[in-house]
Amino acid sequence: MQANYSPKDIESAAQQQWDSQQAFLAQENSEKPKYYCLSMFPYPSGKLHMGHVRNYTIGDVLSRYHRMQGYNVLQPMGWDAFGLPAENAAMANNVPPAAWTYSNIEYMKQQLKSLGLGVDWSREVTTCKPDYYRWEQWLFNRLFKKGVIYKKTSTVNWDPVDNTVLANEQVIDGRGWRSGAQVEKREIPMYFFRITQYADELLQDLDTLPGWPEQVKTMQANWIGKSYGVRFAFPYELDGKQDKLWVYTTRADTIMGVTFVAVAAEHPLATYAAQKNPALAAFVEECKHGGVAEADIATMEKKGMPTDISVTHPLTGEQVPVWVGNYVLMSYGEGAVMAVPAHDERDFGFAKKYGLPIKQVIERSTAAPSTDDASIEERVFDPTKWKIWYEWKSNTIVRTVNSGKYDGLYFDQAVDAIAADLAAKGLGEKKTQFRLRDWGISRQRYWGCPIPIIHCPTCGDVPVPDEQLPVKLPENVVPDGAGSPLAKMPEFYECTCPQCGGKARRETDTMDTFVESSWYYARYASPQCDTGMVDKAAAQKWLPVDQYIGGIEHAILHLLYARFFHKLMRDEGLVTGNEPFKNLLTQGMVVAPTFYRDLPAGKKLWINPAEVEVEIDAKARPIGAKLIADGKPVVIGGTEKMSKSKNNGVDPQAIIDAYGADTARLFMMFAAPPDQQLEWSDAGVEGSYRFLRRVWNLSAELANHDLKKAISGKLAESDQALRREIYLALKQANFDFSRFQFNTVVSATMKILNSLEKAKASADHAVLGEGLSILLRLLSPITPHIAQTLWKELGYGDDILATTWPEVDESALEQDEIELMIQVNGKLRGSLRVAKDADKAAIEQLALAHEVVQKQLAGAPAKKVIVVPGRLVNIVA
RNA sequence: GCCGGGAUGGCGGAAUCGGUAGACGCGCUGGACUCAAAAUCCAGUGUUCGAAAGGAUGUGGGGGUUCGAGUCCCCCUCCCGGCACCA
Repeated sequence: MQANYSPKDIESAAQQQWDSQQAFLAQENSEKPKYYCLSMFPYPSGKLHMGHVRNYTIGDVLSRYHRMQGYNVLQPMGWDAFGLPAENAAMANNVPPAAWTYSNIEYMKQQLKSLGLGVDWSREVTTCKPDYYRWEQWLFNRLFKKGVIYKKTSTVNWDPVDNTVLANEQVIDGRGWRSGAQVEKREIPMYFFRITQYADELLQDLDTLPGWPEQVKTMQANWIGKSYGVRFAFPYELDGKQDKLWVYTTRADTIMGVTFVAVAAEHPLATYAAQKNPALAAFVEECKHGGVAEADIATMEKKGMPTDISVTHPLTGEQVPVWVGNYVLMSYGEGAVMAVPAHDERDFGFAKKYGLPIKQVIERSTAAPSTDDASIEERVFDPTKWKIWYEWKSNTIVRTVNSGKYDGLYFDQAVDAIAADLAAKGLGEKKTQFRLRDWGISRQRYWGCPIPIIHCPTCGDVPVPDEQLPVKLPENVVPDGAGSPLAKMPEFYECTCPQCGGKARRETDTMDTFVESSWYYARYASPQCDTGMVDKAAAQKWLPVDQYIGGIEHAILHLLYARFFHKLMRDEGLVTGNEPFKNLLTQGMVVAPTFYRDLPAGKKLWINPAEVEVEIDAKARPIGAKLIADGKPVVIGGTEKMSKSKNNGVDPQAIIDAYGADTARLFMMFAAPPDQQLEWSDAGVEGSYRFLRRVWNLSAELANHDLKKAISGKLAESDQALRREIYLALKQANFDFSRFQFNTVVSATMKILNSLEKAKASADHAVLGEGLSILLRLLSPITPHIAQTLWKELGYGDDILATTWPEVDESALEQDEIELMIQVNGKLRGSLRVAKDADKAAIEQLALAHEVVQKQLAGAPAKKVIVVPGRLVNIVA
């Protein structure tokens, strides 16, 4: 074999071997259990970034590991190919989004292949191709006819200069990113998926997903936000007409404390009041400025203005003033909220600011309810959610006060009594409500899947008949940033009505790109199927996805939409089962240090870490940094997610070219556990490369010996010790593989190599050979090229993927004596060697007799002795 | 603002059920090899007092439970992800 480790040679050779064997084609007819391992598909932005490398390495490690465990593995790959960046690139370079996207795919596919991923490329899916989105349009029509998709108006960011709708990302400090114009809210008609119809199921089925991280399930549950409350009305009279102002509250026990009502700027009452009040009209106008992103609305200054309208409190009959508040959103709930300044932080701030009355109606209960009270749980408030006058404690129990006939009631009693009275008056009822809103999917953009609807002046919105699908998106178009180009293309939108044959107009909006990524996992089961969205038998075979891997940033939207789509497809009879992803692994971000120099006007020049040299003191603490090119200092910024804007990205291709894919993969797996943030380190990459070189060198040294010889006879003590070290590490590695903690798997392989190197001159070759075979198999999912090459070179076999996973030889782990730690008062004072089966009394006696203990006790008797078998003895002096 | 997560040596991280804090790697220091350097190998490396033996101290901050807390409970600070049109 070659004396030196040469990743370029061995990696291309191994990849050619896998290609020629078609090693990673998933088997449609196999006795083995299936394992569908899916990584979130990439958006073809140009070239791979480190986040991709991390994601796909994790997926490949799991795929190869399961393959060696005897599974029939499906690991597919594809392209989430519609999206906004293609339109931006098109405008910048005057290239159609399609051409840009396809050339990116071609390049990135080569990059993925050079990583040595065990992907079944025969199942590649590209969402911008008609053979894919055709089925999305087909499903759209079925759901439209069913009423699961409907049309209503919704609020968007409007750029009044470019005359275009802006994505939230394109709104910077309330202004359009290209025009710089102040953004306005605008109501436009859109198509919606009725996801709220599935809210309860989406919530409840989270309990059927033990393989999902708790934090993701919690986030989804909170996002869906089921609440139990009361919907009730404030009656009022306007121009002699009786009407009701409806609101919803989860704190009906505080209704007696309402001192005003706030409505959204777009609320009919606000519109009415503004007609006669120019100041209010100006305020309503002002509320329309700014974007629609919730984070902006929630953090902006709370402002309001009174109307001259007042409504009647449904229980007290008192008059309550109506205010317009910029923080009340028309699209949430009723577009109006009751305000209880005494018991709500936001209302409190608002009341203080505008001098509105504050009326306390609950207080902390002084007498705790008896413990046998069955409903005590419901009366215990979560202090993080309910704040009482800002002075609250954990598990505060509150009772109503100052509330007339409702005085002295606990939360649930007060809600019951108040809801009953409201119901009796026809002014309210108990109601569960969801925070989740219906999913608006219309986008006024070009590079997306066309919505298959035809607008007919006589027949209304008519779905495009199935036989006319797909509605193809013209591909040779360059958008100009001023609205959708499709709306300017008569050859696209001019059509005839499928129902009456009259002149009609085709819908020019496209779908949210989240729609494509909501069902691609199902398409992989039968990617070429041209008779349906999925082939039912194939879907039955491969679904659900056994392991899904992707960034934590997708914890809510993408994962919720995909779960929703699975249920939609189930209800269409396309798939079985209720959930698409059995197990979920959410991967952390790849981050790197940042460096910059200050420029005039508060701007910064970001400098790539590769061009910077960090200076350290004698204890290796960083004390400064300078640009290598000019030797002058640069400022050390924070450690942040790799990005173009901070110029702290490292190109994976450069790493693969310099060290090989195995080194890149090894570093990715070793530097952090998969769900944690990973900090890039050039020195860490060097270390990974060094380790692989040591593996190669040791293999080369031992290559001439018979490493496959069976272990026989009584082993020398040193050989027994070596086997024990190896099997301890294997045991650890197996456990860590099972819990996806790959960094400690790598650490275990390093321990094995260290042990083998130390013992190589004196150890039995059979023991060394056994250890090396374990090492290579443990490494093969992570660094497949070197593992495969050495496996063959050392004569273990032709194909490491076809071997069995190493098992722990428990007999190699046994020892006669074990070491126990001795603590005095919980502090480590010494250690003790005892027989492995020594009983507690014997251990206690030995420990008490130990000189360290004698010294600590200084003649006094021990108060207490705690023996933890196999671990320690703690003596309480 | 709301929801979720995180904080351990100079750095990345380990510690599986409340039981030896710092595995493994990087970096650094010293040594071997070399004309020299690189590479490689060997040794050391939380902080602090000490010549050493040994002691004290130490897991973002404050409090608590326990024989014993990085781990459990309460409060706080800072950082990161998401917030419905980035993907």
